[in-house]
Amino acid sequence: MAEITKSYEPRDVEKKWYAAWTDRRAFAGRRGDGKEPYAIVIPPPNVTGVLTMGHVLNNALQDILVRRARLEGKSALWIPGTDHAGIATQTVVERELRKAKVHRRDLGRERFLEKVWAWRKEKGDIILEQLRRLGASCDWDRTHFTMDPEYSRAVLKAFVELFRDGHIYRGKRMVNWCPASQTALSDEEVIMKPANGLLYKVRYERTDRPGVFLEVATTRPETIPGDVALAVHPEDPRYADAIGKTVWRPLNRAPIPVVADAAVDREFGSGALKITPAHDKVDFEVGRRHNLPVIDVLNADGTLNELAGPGLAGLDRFAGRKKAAELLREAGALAGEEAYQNNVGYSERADVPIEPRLTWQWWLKYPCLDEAKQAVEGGAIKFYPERWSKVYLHWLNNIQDWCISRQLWWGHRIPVWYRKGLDRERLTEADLADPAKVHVSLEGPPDPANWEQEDDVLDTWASSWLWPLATLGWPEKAAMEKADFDFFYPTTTLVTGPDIIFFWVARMIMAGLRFARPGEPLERRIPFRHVYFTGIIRDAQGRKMSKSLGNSPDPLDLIAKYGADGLRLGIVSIAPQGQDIRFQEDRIEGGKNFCNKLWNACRFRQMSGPAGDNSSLAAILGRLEPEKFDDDDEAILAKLVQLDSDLASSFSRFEFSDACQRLYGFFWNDFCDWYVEVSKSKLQAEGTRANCLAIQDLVLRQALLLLHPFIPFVTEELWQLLGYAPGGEIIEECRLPFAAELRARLGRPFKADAVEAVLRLQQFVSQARALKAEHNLASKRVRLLVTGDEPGWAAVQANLAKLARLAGAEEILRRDQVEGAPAVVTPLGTLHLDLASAVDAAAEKQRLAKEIEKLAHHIAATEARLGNPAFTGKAPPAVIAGARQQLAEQQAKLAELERLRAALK
RNA sequence: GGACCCUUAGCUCAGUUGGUUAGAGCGUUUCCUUGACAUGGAAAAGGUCGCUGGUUCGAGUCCAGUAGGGUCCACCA
Repeated sequence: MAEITKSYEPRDVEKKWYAAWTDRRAFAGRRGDGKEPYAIVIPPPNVTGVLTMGHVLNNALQDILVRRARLEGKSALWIPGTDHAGIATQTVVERELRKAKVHRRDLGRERFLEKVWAWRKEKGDIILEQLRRLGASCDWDRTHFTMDPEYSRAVLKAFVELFRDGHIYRGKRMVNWCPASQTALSDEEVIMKPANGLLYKVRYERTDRPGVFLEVATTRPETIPGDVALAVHPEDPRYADAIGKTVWRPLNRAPIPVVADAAVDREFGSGALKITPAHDKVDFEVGRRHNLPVIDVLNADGTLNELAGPGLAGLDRFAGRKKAAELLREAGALAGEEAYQNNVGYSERADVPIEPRLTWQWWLKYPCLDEAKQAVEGGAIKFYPERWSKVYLHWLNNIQDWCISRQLWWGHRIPVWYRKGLDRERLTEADLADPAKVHVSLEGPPDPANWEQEDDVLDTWASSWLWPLATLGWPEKAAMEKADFDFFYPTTTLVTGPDIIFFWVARMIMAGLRFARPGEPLERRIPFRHVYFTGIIRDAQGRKMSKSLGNSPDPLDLIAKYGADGLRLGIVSIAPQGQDIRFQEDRIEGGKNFCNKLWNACRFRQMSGPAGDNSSLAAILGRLEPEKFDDDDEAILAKLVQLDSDLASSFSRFEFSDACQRLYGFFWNDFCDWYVEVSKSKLQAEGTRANCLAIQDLVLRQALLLLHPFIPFVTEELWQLLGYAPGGEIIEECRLPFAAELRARLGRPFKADAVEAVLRLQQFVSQARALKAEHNLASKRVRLLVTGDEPGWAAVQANLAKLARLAGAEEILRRDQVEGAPAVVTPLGTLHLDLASAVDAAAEKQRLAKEIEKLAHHIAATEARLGNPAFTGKAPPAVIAGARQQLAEQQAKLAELERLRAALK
């Protein structure tokens, strides 16, 4: 067995074990006989993305869950993969091409796609490599990509089925248009941002009454050439006489009607509204109600077209805005302008203001809406934290049809073919339903020469919403069998961010309900049972991490500095449930330090002698000598069993940071700070040595198992170095449960008050140290004198060697009485420093007085409580008894402190 | 406008169904290389739990209101 070095060096260990794990195919998810399935699908990162801190948190948590499931003996499967990320990827490639002064249209669709595939080959899947560095135990043989042929088939199959259901239709409607990417966007891809602009007051002159004006406020004067009417509220007396009349449109001068519409807010501005149906959603509706024409003055790229008129045509919309204001001013139509803040919709990806634009698009009426609500309301799918279900339900209750077509090339091309010669701008519903004119299928028309395929591709989310289905082989029967769809679906847990509840989570639920196991109960069709929402990682100032701010550390740098385990433990330990996370590097350092602590505790064990072949669970249990257990032995095992069940409870509630804290506290405080220290005495005595080593082995072995999901590399290394795998197994081939076997081995319950007894010993030691520190003797070996009752002294005597060692005493002696020495009152008696002569009596008196005062204060409070008949009358007996006991203890301690003070000269 | 979350030690956060003297990590101060670990050990200082009421024998915890911070949804030109 190799010797454990002085400190843990992660680099080589991580490399070695990741290779070993994959060589053994340790992460392969297989149907296990009689085993419970446990499946997670990774939220697929963008194929050309790189690892961020958000990924680290998210994937560390998934890995923890999957590894724990394996240790629990489940058939665990974690499916990895990447998303083609339509707009994001296409934009990146286009930007690259632009460097060479090439536009995608210069290349044409096919050659452009070749470029994207080349890019994907070059830059793709880096993130999957990075996940391996983190230790992610994905089943890599099952890696999927949303543009793979099989996956694409699933996407198109879903489209065709939904089309045949009547859930998909083509319609000319107002969409969110991104002038930068030049595609439609779904509502979810639009982000409202406050913008500082100007509110222009524009005068429209009555055609029938020259010199009389209607004033309108607008933030977008460049759209005035697209005005087709003014609208006022039907009951607004100020404008009653204008309704039905016409006014002059001040740019591209033409008469336009004044209409009455209840959509107008009388309170806002002048109470009159300009109607520009081509460039505003509300206006479009108004226009429709009044049969008004639509004048679109913008090009797809956001520049003004010839309909905007000379002077504006050709300008970008923002330049056009300024120019329009100028033109209005020259024409005397500008009554004023003021600074104004309003909300403007921005394209999530391109970060430019979107334009409402009237275009032909493909829309999806969401399937299985009611069931999607019911799944979460009824608890078939549980959200953690639960409150996100409210957000989810609110969205479902206000849902709008989903614009699923994108005017991009990188994506799944919509499986619709139009008969050649058909005017797509004028297709009616009847045409769409006519297979002679429009063909919809996976295979395409049998006579392709007569047809033209739809140019648009599908929204990326219209492929990733099938992720849990398609990664398990849907819809092909053979593929589903191969992937064990039947065994692993529904998956167990989804770990993701709340920012994609609408984009992804809700849509996956609907897709699952619609496509999985038709006809079967809801519980069998949902894609997952638990959804754990992580917090969003922010920097120390609370800002979102972003490339442009440069406040996002590179996880790989952190791995280099602190090890993958340190990074994982650090980040998970600060991830409270449902709260955003402020990233602090010192927590990562803490993770690393813990790994080193673990390393050294194991090193200490190794230095105490090899366990040899006696290191399996059964062998260790066999080496225990329960008849020799003292309170420390009992207590550490009782705490280990408690930890085990506490962790199970933390896991069941997805309280990861809580689990970290329990592991940390047990291992560092209970085991290292106390048990290992008392071991140093036990190991010296032949009578206690073997049992102590067995207990250390049991604790270390179990601690490694419990810690392994969090810090897989260092635990695997130590597992091997300490020889806990006599058959050469890797740690995940071993099993977590131990408590039942331990109980069976003991054949009796743990000693009831052992934990309390140890607490008293700890207080004795701690107070002795404090007393020494108080008198500047912390590093000196001193003689301690104990006065007090017999049971206390018996406990001291029974643990004499340990206590002397931990308190730093050369000896601890019983005395009937000690006069004038500095002292503290401990649960095991009053402890005196044997130093009477050297002590400053006045200072010591002052110290005691302070302590007495504090205690007296508490006694008064307790007495008051017990003296209150309302309390004694109404509080539960246990609480009253507790208070009485407390009072008695406090009073006894007070008396002792008073005595000590009086004894000082 | 609607919904949700947060406010506890210098900092970041725990505090389960109300019940002893409110905890942890980091930071700070002092001391210590004692047979694993200075990536360590010991001790200490530090909080009237945002504010105001209420319920209760008892409130950090429950209720109402209020201030500040944040997130999401909707959006008036």
